[in-house]
Amino acid sequence: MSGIADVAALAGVSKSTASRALTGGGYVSDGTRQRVVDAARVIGYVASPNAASLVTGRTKNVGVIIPFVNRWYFGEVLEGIEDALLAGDYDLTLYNVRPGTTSRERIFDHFLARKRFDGIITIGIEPSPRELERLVSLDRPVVALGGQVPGISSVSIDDVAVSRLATEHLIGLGHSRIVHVGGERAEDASSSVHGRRLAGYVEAMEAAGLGEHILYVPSDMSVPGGYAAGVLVIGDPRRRPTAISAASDEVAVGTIIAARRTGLEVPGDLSVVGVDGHEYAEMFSLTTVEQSPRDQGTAIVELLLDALEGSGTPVQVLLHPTRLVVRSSTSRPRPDGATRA
Amino acid sequence: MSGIADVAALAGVSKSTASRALTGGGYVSDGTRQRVVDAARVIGYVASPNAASLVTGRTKNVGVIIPFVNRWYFGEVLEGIEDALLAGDYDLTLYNVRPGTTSRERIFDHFLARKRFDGIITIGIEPSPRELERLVSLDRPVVALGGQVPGISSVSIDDVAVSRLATEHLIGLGHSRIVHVGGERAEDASSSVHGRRLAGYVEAMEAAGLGEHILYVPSDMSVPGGYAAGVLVIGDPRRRPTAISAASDEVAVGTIIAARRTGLEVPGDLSVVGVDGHEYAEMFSLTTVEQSPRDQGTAIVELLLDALEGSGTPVQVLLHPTRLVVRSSTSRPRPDGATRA
DNA sequence: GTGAAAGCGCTAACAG
DNA sequence: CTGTTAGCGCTTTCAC
Repeated sequence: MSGIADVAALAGVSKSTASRALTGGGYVSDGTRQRVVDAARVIGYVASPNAASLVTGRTKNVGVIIPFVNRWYFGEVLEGIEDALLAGDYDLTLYNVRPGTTSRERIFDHFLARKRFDGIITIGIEPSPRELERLVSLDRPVVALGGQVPGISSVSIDDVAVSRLATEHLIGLGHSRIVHVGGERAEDASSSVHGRRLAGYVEAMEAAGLGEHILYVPSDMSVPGGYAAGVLVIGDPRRRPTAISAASDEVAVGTIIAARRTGLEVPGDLSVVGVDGHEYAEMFSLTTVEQSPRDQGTAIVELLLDALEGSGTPVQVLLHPTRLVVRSSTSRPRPDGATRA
Repeated sequence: MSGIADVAALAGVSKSTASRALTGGGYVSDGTRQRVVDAARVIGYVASPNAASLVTGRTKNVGVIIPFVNRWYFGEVLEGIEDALLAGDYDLTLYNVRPGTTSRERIFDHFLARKRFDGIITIGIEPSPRELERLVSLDRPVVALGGQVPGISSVSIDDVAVSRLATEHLIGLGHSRIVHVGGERAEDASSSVHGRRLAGYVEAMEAAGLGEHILYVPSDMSVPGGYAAGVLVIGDPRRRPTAISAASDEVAVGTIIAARRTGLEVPGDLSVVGVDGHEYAEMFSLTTVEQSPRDQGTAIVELLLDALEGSGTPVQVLLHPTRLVVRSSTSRPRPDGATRA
């Protein structure tokens, strides 16, 4: 329960000098500073951030708005962000706006309005106009990871390019009957990850003159989702492809599990490529486009801290690098063109 | 930027009356209260929690100390906790003390000392004596989920019983060559989840007179971990079992993937049972002991809010219910007693 | 039932 | 370089 007054008393200086010595504000002689710092350490003093922020207006805290915690990409990003924030001496307040929950509205209207943070990081959030207005009204820097918003700095990957690359890899191996698993109706194309990755697949197919083979099956961005879609795709022999371009690694893994369970060989009967760089990718020898979410977490924090502490930086839109990692879940299609099972 | 003074002015009362009307403190006439509440809504007033906590000492914020975000059990628990806290009008500050990170010490020594919270929830943390001392010195209620600490209220499952139950299920089917995947050396028995689940397996084996068959293979509590261990167990024909009792569903899933990849049938050649109630369990038809982590999150929040708001409750140690869910990943051992592959 | 005044723990002017 | 003074936005005695 020791306050700065105790530190000051022990060091034999005034509260303000103690404050300056500890926060590094104005001029303090080296000797005095040392005595104050020592005194603080002796009684284990840690400033109350509440009191401090009341006067400075800064909280040393960042709000993170995230739709899921328990999906690989999001969990990974969150851990990356937490690490980077700790390094910058910031606390992290979590706002979990799981879709389909009534709490989303409450978070935007009530919890965010408390302004417990110096800035906000949104992850994979496509805010509605009303939500965007709320965000802006907070009068704090906002940065976005994945899903850019006009006027807001962001880090994201080129979802279209990533999926195009994945599909091109399969085309390059000689596949033509390639199904995309994960897409949604094309109208949403640019507004969702699903849609953009579908668009990349379509682009690659059309560019290769395979437009007639375009086919996509919707799926949740999860292993069970990919499994269900995989069962569908594989179950129908008439449209069973020789390759699958999945919207994410989780989806890809799900389809591989479904395929192997059906007795198909992966690769051989079926080649699968995913997107993400998921921790399961290696176990499944999954060919994938890595996007290193943890690094993205670090990058987005950097952007926010820049806005918070740096000299007025303009809006930045960063494209995070990705790379195709080829593993043995993809191969040339079988010469006879027929599946084994 | 509107403060309570603006609300008071608009309602035609003093700041103190406005405060009472909004926080429900002392006596306010119904008419006045209504006018104040209306005024607050009109200008979109939300009290600054910083200023409020400076005087009340309460922050309406809870700290959550968690080792992982991106493991299924932990992610699920975290989402459950977040939901429950929001319902109670609390914010959640995340402290991610990933093992093997240098930040763990920093969190205990520095970040927690800021006391930005009214209470703390630890998840699967076995605090060292020094850490425990830190925790206690915060002078705030602490509750623990999984891994009880003397003097601290907790919610947990009976890890020993759970694993015993899983193993007994296999024994009941007629298996005797049952390997446990996930355990650690027995000396740690009671101090870690790994150890306790190993102990449950051992208990069941010994009780059934199968002591000579006791065998365990260490593994990370993850799918890749279970996969690696599975490869090991299956690869050695001499000690290849007819059944596996896994320390968790992630481990179980990993071993199933390894087994199927090797050409073994699950069930048939191999029966596998896990623990957790993982979202993949259904996809793999995995027999498992469900422990519903999300509900545990709700339960632990309830315990903390009790300590925070309720009438001085004594230390409570709650055992969360679990149940065996039998699915078709387990069956009687093959009559001939030999594996197919 | 309501208002005036004090003060939570800290930092930021402003003198000296 | 250091101490004194004021005040961040709110809740809470304490009079009225």
